[in-house]
Amino acid sequence: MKQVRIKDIAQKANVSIGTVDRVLHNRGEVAPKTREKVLSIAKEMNYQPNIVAQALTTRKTYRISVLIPRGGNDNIYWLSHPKGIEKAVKELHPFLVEIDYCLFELHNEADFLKRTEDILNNLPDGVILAPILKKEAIQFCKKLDSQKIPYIFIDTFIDQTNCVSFIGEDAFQGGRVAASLIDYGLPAEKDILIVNLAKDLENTQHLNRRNQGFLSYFLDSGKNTGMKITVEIPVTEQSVVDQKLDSIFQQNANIGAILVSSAKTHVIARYVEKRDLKTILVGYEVTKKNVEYLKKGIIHFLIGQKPMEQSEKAVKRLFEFLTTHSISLEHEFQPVEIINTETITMF
Amino acid sequence: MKQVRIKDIAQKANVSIGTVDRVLHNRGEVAPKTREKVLSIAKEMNYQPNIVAQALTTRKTYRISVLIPRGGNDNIYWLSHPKGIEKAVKELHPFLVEIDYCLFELHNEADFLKRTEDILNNLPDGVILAPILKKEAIQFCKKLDSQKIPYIFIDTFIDQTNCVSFIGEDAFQGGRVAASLIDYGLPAEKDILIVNLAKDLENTQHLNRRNQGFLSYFLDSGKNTGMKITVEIPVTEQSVVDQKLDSIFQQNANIGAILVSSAKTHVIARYVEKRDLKTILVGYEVTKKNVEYLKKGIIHFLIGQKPMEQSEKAVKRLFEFLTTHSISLEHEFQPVEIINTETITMF
DNA sequence: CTGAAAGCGCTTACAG
DNA sequence: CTGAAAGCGCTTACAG
Repeated sequence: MKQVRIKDIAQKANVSIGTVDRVLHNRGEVAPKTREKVLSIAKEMNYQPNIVAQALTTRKTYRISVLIPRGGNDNIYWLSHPKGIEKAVKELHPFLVEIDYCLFELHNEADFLKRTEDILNNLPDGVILAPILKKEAIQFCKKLDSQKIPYIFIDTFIDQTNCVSFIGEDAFQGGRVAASLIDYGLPAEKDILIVNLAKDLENTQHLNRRNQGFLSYFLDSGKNTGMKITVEIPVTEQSVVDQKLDSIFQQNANIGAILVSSAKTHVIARYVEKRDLKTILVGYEVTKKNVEYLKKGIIHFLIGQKPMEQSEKAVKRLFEFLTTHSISLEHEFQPVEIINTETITMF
Repeated sequence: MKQVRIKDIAQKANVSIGTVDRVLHNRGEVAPKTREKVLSIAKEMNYQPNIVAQALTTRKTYRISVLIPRGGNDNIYWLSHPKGIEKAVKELHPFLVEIDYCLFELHNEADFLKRTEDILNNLPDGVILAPILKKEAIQFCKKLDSQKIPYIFIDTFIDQTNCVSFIGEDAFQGGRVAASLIDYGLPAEKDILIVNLAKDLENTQHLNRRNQGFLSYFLDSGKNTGMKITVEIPVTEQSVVDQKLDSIFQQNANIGAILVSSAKTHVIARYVEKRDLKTILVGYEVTKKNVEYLKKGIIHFLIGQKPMEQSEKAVKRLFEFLTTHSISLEHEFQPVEIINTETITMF
């Protein structure tokens, strides 16, 4: 089946190609009747614009704003996203896409709002955002809706918006993977300590899902029969953490493994190192500090969610949407990755 | 810096764009002097063709022949390559690339040769091949060279050719990863059995590298102090394998883990299941039968090499080379992937 | 409200 | 051996 061109539509509708172009792009100045006719014919012939020709004539640069937390040495997770974005941009060549990074300080609402203002002033063709601050994100999405700017979520999903697509972590499955790794290495009768180490504001939804997955594994497949002890530590100050853990280990001599449900795994690793414990330690996220302890052999496994690929996909999806106005798949979970000393060599 | 067009070159060289085009494409019929001049100007201005415009006028379909072993239910490895290829083709849209699959029966030289003939008759724009049969592959590459057809290797690398690029497994690292997983789960004093299960013709180079990596891990980082017992079993008949293993286990009551250096891991898994052994079992490749035993909990980990991504990259690289005649990176190893019951859910 | 023309950068005949 | 023209499918002024 040959490609349908606007010329073909024009012929069939007895109008000029200029007119067809006008209705296809909603540029107005077309009689309602003509409009209807062209539209129905285009649909009937299943017209798909030739984006090569489009690119050649418009020489359009697609402008995408990316609203994510600022990465840093201790936040490699968000530092990797720009890398994935650059990769996508490169692969999209020779089509031109320009990325405007709007990085906000994690948990700083004011900063987040300021960045959203920047985007609204900038009026990009599309937005990729991590809607970590739920309330603010919803507000922002409404404004994008009214400007007809499409947006894709990464990392976190929230309802009540018209997001084109979501790409993120399968936190539940991540929990199961962590569980399976501990279960494999730990004698069946040993106890497991689950540490939830997160400040108030952190995205606790992910952590909950991870823990649910973790526990579900032992309900349906694990061989471990030990206790699963959960502890919440809402601060990451080492001294507080140490104290808390000390008291737990005093009451419980049978703990053989620790799971940390957040990226702060290194804080617990530090404790394990200081107390010279022989426990298994599994956590999340490939951050610099975590990797340090992974290499020392104190953290045994890290569960990763391939942040680079996450944002790479997001850019490609958004581009696809911008050029074709259709999207193959709405939501997608990233596969879970198991990382240990030997697979980390690339760092 | 603005894009340089053939028009710019033409102006500077005081010729028409037609002439520039002729020299750029070596279509002859150009005075040597003119040729030199145009060439030097193009170089000086760092001319890069606009492949969008190119695509629009030529409406060229890039034809790529893919010469790999035929996959099958028990050879998911080679079955996944076409999937990666399709993915690349899809992502390359709206550029047209047409894949001609030339699948040969594994270890069948005659069949391989026949397929190479097919390709040589077909004269594609480029070739992606797995040069598993070394001698035959070298011959074939020479013929491709003389036809000026570029080719990329996947899976296996061989010298003495002009391949544009190689994308494949890091077998040594794969061995190290397998070792680290066993080391983590196995008491330090237990022995480890290394099974090399491969027919004569199989690609033993990979297996050797894997074993080297495996042993190297215990030399520089492993905590395991047990014996490493190596056994070669050149056939995969279950009865022969069973017999051989029986005699080994009789002589050695301290074996706590088995590594299988090839994709035939399921044969050993079968044995482990029958004898109801409690040993750790680690092997390579996500094949259907292997996954079966993984799900049963008999195989604990499989080491994968992301075949889909391998061939996806190959297609993109080759396309890049065909359109721009330059290539970013020559050889690339795929990252090693750790697979267990919980990460395999997608199958 | 509608159509005809020019142009994006390149390639492909064709004329000389 | 070389140049001028037409065309790929689309968009962008411009004229009516």
